[in-house]
Amino acid sequence: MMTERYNAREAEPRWQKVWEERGIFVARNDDPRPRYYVLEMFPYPSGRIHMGHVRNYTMGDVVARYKRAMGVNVLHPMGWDAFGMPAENAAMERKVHPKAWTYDNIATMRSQLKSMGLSIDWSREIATCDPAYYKHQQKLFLDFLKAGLVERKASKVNWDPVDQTVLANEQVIDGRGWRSGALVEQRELTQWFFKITKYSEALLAALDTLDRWPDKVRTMQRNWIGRSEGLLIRFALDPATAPNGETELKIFTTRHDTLFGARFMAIAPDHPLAAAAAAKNPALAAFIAECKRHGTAQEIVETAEKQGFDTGIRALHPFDPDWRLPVYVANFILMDYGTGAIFGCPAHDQRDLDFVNKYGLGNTPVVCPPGADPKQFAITDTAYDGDGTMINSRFLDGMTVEQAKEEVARRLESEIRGNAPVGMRQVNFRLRDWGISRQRYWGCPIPVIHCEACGIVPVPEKDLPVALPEDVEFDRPGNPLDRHPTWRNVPCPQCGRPARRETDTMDTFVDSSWYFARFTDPWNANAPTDPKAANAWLPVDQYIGGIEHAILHLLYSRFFTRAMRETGHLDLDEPFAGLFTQGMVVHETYRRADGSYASPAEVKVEGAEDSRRAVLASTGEPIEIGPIEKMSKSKRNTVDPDDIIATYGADTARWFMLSDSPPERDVIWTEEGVQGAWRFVQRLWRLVGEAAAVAREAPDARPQTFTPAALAIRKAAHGALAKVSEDIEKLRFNRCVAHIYEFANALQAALAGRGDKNEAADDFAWAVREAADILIVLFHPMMPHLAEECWALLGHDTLVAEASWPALERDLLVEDTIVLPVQINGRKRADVTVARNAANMEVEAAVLALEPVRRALAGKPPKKVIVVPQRIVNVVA
RNA sequence: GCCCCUGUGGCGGAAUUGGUAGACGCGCCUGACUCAAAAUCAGGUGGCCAAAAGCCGUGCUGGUUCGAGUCCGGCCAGGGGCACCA
Repeated sequence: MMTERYNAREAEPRWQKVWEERGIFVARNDDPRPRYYVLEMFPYPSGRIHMGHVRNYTMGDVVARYKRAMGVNVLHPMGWDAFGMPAENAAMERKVHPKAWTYDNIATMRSQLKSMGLSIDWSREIATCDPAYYKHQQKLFLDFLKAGLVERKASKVNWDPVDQTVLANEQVIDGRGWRSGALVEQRELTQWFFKITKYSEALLAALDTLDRWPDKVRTMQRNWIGRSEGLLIRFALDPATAPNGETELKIFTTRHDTLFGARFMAIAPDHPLAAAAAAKNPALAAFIAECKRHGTAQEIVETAEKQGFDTGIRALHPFDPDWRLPVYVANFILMDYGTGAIFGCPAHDQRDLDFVNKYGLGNTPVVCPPGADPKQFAITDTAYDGDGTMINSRFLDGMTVEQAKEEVARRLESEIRGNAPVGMRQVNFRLRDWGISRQRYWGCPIPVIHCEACGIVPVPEKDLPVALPEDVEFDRPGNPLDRHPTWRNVPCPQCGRPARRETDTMDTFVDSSWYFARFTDPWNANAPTDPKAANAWLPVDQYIGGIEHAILHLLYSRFFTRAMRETGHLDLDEPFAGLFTQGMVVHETYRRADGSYASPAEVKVEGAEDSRRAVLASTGEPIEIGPIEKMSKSKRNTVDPDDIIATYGADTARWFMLSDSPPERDVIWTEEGVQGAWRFVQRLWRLVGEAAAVAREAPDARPQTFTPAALAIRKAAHGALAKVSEDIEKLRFNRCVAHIYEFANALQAALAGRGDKNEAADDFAWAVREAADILIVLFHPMMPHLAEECWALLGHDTLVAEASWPALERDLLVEDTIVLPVQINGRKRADVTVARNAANMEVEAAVLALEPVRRALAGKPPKKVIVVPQRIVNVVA
C-alpha cells in the first residue's frame, strides 16, 4: 500500500530535467499541425519573480499544456523586457553596470521560472537589451522613418524631473510619472515621434472586431483615442481690432447647434494670435507669461481658477457680421487639441458658464429642455448640456439639437470666404503622437546621426546595430551617452565630416511593442521577422497579463503591428486575438505597535475568522491585522515564491493560484489556502496509489458491459472531462479546480465502497484504470510534476506531458431516468423521477400523483402545470 | 462631473444564462484511529425553531413572470477608468 508522502522537492526538478532533455516544449515552425500561440506578458527582470508572475505564468501554462494535449502545435515562449530605468538606478546606487545587473537578474529569474515547471520553449528566449534584438528594432525604426511613420518635431513634452527624462502622455498618471511618481513638468524639446495618430480611426474601429478582449479594455482604449465629430469654423476678425495680417480665427466645435448662444471666443496662451496681440500689449504679454509659467501639469490644472484676458480683438459671428464677439486668451484652452481656440456658449457648457460669470459676459440659453417653458427657461450657474428644442436661434428655432447641427454645418459648408468654406466637418482625436525619445542610457539607441551639412542622416543598415558603449559612468545625473567622447562623435555617413550621434534612446515600450512577433523567428539575423513565420503564428491566440497595460502596451503593440505591416514585416492588423487580464495577488497587511509593517513570514496568526489575532513569531509582540492589499515591498505583505516552492512545491503554488478566485479577480493569498492545496496534492497521490492497486488487475480489453458501480465511475470521469475541457477553453480555472475536486471525491468514494461490497470484478478494475488515467490528464496542466509521478505510478512508460487529451464518450453523460424538481407555486416541494424522454403529459401525470402535490391541491384541479422538459415542473394551485 | 464593473453563508466563490440558491474549497463543530498530538478517515455546517413541519434568505426598493441571484425602473455601498478635449 502506498503510504509514503509525495515528495515534491525531489520529484519536481527530476521531471523538469526529463522535459528539458527530451525537448518536448520546443515548437517547430515547420510542424504541419494547426498552431496555437499562447503568450503571457514578458517580465521586467527586476530581480526575483513575485506571486503575480506565478499567477500569470501558471494560467498561460495551463492553456499551453491543454492545447498541446489536444494535438496542436503550441508556441509558448519567454523573454525579458530588459531595458529600463531600474538598471540605471542600480548602477548609480550600487556601482554595478546596468548590463551586469540586468543579466544577473535574468539568470535568477530564469531559474525561478524553471522551478515552476512551465512548459516554455526556452530555445526562443530573447532579451530586449541584446544587440541581436535591438538591432532589428533599429531597422524597424529606419523603415518606419522611410515610410513617414516617424517624425522629429519640437513640442511641449512631459518632463519627469526625478528620472530626468521625457514621458509619453500614456505614461503620465494623475500628473505624475508612471514610474517615479514625480510631478511632471512641461518642457519644450525636439523629440522623435511615432505617428500613431495616423491610425487613430483604424485603431478605434478595429476595437469592435476584438471580441475576445475584455470590454473594459476596449472601452478604455476607445476613451483614450477619444474621437469626436464636429465642425471647424473660420471666424472672420474685425479688421479694426485684429493685429497686423491676422484675418480669421479657426475654432473646432462639437456644439455648432449652440452658435447663437455664443458670448465670447477663447484662445490658448500659446496660440499664434495671442502672441500677435501681445506684441503691442504688455499687460496681455504678462498674462500669457503667467499662464505659461504655471504650465499645464494636471495637478495645477485641476486647482487653478479659470482666468482670461481680453485681447481687444473682436471676431464676427458667422451668421451675423454685425455681431462682435470678444476674443480672450484663457488659461484653460489647450493648444494641442482642435485648433487651440473655441467659441464659448455659456448656457450649455459648464466651463464656459463659470468663465462668463466671472467676467460678467452673461448668457443666452438656446436649447430648451423637454417640458420646460422656453419663455421662462434661464441659466444661472448650472449649464444645460442635454437634448431639447432650439430657442433664441433665429432660423434654427424649433429644431432638435441634431437638426440644428446639420443645418449649421450645411449652411457654413456652402458659404465660401476667400477660397474656402467657412465651415468644414471634421473629426478630432484626443490621441497624440507617441514621443519615444528618452534621455537615458539603458535603452535602444535611436539610429540616426546629426550632421551640420546633411541634417538628419539615418545610420546605414550595414552599420546596425548601433550598439550601446559599455564604458560609461553613472557618477552624475543625466545621460552618459551625451558625454561619451568616441561614441557620440562620429563622421557623417553621407559627407564624412564630423557629426554627432543621436544620444536619446527609445522608450522601453517600443521594445515590448513587437517582441511577440520576434518570438516567431528569434534566430533571424537578417531581419526583424520572417513574414512567413510571423503570419503563420500571429495573431497571438491567447495573451495574458495585467490590466495595468490596458492602454500603454496594448495600444502601442496594435500601432506597431499596423506599422510593421506597412513596412512589409508581417501582414496583419491586430497582434492579439484573445486577451485576458488577470487579477492581482493580494495579502493581509500586518502592523507593529510602532506603525511599521511586518512581513507574513515574521507573523504568526491564530484563531478562527472572527477571533483572529497575530503576534510577532520571534517575540510574541502583538500585531495589528490590517486591510488586504496588493502584495508590495512597501507594505511588506509579499510572499516569496521560492519559499513556497521549497516548502510545498511548485504544483501546490500553481494549484492554489488557480483555485477559489476567478482568474480576472484578485486572489487573496492565505496560508490556510496553500495548505489546503498541499493536502490535495497528497490526497491525489494516495488516491492514485489506491487506484493503481486496483487498476493492475484490469483486463487489457474493454469489458462488454459495466456493473452499476463501474458505470458510476465512468460517468464521473467523463462528466469531469467534459466540464474541465470547457472551462479551460474559457479560462475559468477556478471551476476546473472544483470539477477535479468533485471527480477525485467520487473516485475516492467508489474505491472505498468497493471494500464493503467486495466488488472487484474486471469491469470495475477497468473503469478505475480509465478514471485514474483521465484524472491525471485532467489535472496535469495545473500540477504537471505530480501528474508525471502519478502517471508513472499507474504503470505508464510515457510522459503525461505528451499524452493526448482523453476522448469524451458523450453517451455516458446522458441519463435514462432523471430527477426533476417539482415546484408548487414557484416553491420547491418535491422531486419526481421520470424517463429522460418522457412526454410532458406523462410527467404531469406523475407529478399530480405526488403526495405533496395532492395535499396542496386538496382535490381541486391545478390552475396550470408548467413542464420544462428535463429541467423543472411547476404546479400552479 | 462622465463612463464602466462589482455587491450571494463566518470566508473565497458556484449556479447549465429566466428553472432545485449556496457546487467546490477554506474555516468551524462532532465522531473514529491515537497514551496524546499531527496526519488521515466518517459525518455535520445559510438563518429562525428543542425538533419536525414550516417560514425567511442573493445590498435596498418597486415591477415583469407560473417561476428572478439572473430581466426592467429607482436608490445605496465598494472598486476602476476618464476628466479644462471644445
